[in-house]
Amino acid sequence: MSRNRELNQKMRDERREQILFTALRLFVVKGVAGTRMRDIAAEAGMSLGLAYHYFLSKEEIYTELIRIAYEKMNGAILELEKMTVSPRKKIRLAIDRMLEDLNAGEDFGWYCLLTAQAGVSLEIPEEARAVMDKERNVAFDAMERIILEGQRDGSVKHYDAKDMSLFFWTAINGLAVNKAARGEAFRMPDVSILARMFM
Amino acid sequence: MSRNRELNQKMRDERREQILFTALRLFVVKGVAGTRMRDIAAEAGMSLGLAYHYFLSKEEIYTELIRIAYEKMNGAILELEKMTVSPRKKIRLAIDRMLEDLNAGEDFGWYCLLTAQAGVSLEIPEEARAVMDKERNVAFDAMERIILEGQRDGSVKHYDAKDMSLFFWTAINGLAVNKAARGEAFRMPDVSILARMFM
DNA sequence: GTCTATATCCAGATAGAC
DNA sequence: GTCTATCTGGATATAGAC
Repeated sequence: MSRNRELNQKMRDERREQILFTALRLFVVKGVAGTRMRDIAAEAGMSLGLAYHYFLSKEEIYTELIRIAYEKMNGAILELEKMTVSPRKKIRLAIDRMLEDLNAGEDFGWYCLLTAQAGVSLEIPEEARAVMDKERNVAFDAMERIILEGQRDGSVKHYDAKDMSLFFWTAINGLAVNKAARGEAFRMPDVSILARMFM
Repeated sequence: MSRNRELNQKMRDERREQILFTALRLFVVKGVAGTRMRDIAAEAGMSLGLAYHYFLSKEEIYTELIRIAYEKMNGAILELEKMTVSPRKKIRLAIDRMLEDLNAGEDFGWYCLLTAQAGVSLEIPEEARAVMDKERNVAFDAMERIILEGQRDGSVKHYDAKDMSLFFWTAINGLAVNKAARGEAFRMPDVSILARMFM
């Protein structure tokens, strides 16, 4: 019955996905404390009991989301760093890709908001805190390295590279916040303004 | 007994201030739903009952804070707009002042975070929502006007003024988030990078 | 004005039937 | 795997003493 095993596993994974997908959005717009497990279960189309069958607690869902958030965000920039194009091109690509993902309404924007809130929050589970402490600087550092490389070959402005990386991520994050706040009314601004900070 | 009347009023005002001051910080770091009235009362140095003597509900405190937040932020930029200096100088002043306030650890940064969260949140009191809908664009519009003025006299870059205003506030907000997240480790970046977006 | 005590409600988590 | 019913703790808001 290996056929059933596989199918069951697939169903399990889908259920987990549904819960995570729903919880991510609810946590962002209602806060973690303001989101009830009932809401998550209902919007994910299952009963409260079933949600608890897949996750031991609300905190576990949250921690898992934080883990995924950093996995995605750090993964994206680290992959980009490894590409064999000029540093200047990498920065351009980074801006384009992040804003594209944001604009497409992908999970990316939601994860941005989740980590932004998590960073400010004092009330997050210990395990999530540990993930954050470990992962928080990865994307900043990667962007800093790209910028330094670009400064060495003279294609990037010679401001402090740490500061520039900070502004880069600050802008991405700020746009995510703005998009979420304005909803349909949001219009992605001209990215060359942003690029001008660097080149 | 007009002397006592005054004194009483002053005490009343101070109590309210204590509550608002405490609640602002707690709402930001724990979320509104995650903040208990007990916490607010305790940290403000009074009993739960007394806190309820000054505010009818947690929602009322929140709404009042949203009101104050926009009052302060919009007030600052509108005042700056009225000054009799060149638009270019106004932008420079805006950047300097906002970052100064942020750096000084004033309420300003906390209010930034509160409104940012409120903008994303779906769970805010109706009255607070009304204030937001009315006030949200004031600062954006004011900055847009200043930029347009600067473009007319040729001292500001000719990107779309709405976009530039968005990036300005986005950056301020992003820095507030970053400062809150990093705490003591936060170091204010070189503001000329930011200025370069505009000039 | 200020406190303690408490009524009331609601949410997290569990038990157990199907 | 999935549901309904329920236990239990804790938070909002109020009552009433000082």
